[in-house]
Amino acid sequence: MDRTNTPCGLDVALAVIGGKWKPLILFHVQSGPTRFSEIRRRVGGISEKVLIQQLRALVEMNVLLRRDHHCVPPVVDYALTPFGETLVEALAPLCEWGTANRELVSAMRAPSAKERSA
Amino acid sequence: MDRTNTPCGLDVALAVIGGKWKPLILFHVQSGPTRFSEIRRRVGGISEKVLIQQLRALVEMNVLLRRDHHCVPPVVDYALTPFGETLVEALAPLCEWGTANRELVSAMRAPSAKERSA
DNA sequence: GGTAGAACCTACCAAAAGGTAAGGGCAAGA
DNA sequence: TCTTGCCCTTACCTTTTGGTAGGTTCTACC
Repeated sequence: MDRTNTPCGLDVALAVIGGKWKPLILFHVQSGPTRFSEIRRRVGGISEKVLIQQLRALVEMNVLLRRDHHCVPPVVDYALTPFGETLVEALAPLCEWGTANRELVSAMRAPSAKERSA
Repeated sequence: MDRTNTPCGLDVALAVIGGKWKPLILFHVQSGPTRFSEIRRRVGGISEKVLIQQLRALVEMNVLLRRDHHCVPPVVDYALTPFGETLVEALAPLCEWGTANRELVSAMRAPSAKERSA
């Protein structure tokens, strides 16, 4: 499924930030280097397995940098790369759009509550 | 899986444009009202079933407007709603980012080609 | 000694998304 | 009459994704 070969750049971006948790991870990491367990706590509701998967993918894409402090017990943190920062910048308007339209969208996605009771 | 209840607006946006084909559909429809069969041809590689699914979802979200010309054989076209237009505007930077970084990203996603031949 | 917490990994499972193949009603064209 | 194109629908299957439950290595704390 190569999504990097179309006329629309959105597919490229989606290939990078697609997935249930990646945008959220980026959101919580943009404030600075963040430890694994801290990300887990901030994101909330994500399993360790999935968090690691997403983190690894982001690192592979050169969006995040993984820093292992080689000590025991382990200390690892993740930070945006310069490339990752260009991505979160490009993401900003969409993020604002989402924030501005959250209620609208969630209302459209769950009209069933009223409909069912009617 | 309600993704409209997080502090990050990206989740809202992803709830709307998530899916393999939605961004591409939006891309091909933004030039004006487009017929079903025309979208299918432009997008290329999508099955009718899936195209309809995505189109329906987009219509439900009020991003697209479906216009049925009630004639036989059927004529139907899809156009951006004003709401949909605000979305594609918010999407533009990300689209540019993707276009600018397509090669970079696809190189990262498929480094195996060179590695295998080496 | 037992437990907790750090940052993972491994199997196994379930749900969602996507894809294939077929059909359907109708009209225009061969 | 037969086919083609239009805009879908349905049933079924595969792939992808996400989730659960366990384990690991090590230290620090009670």
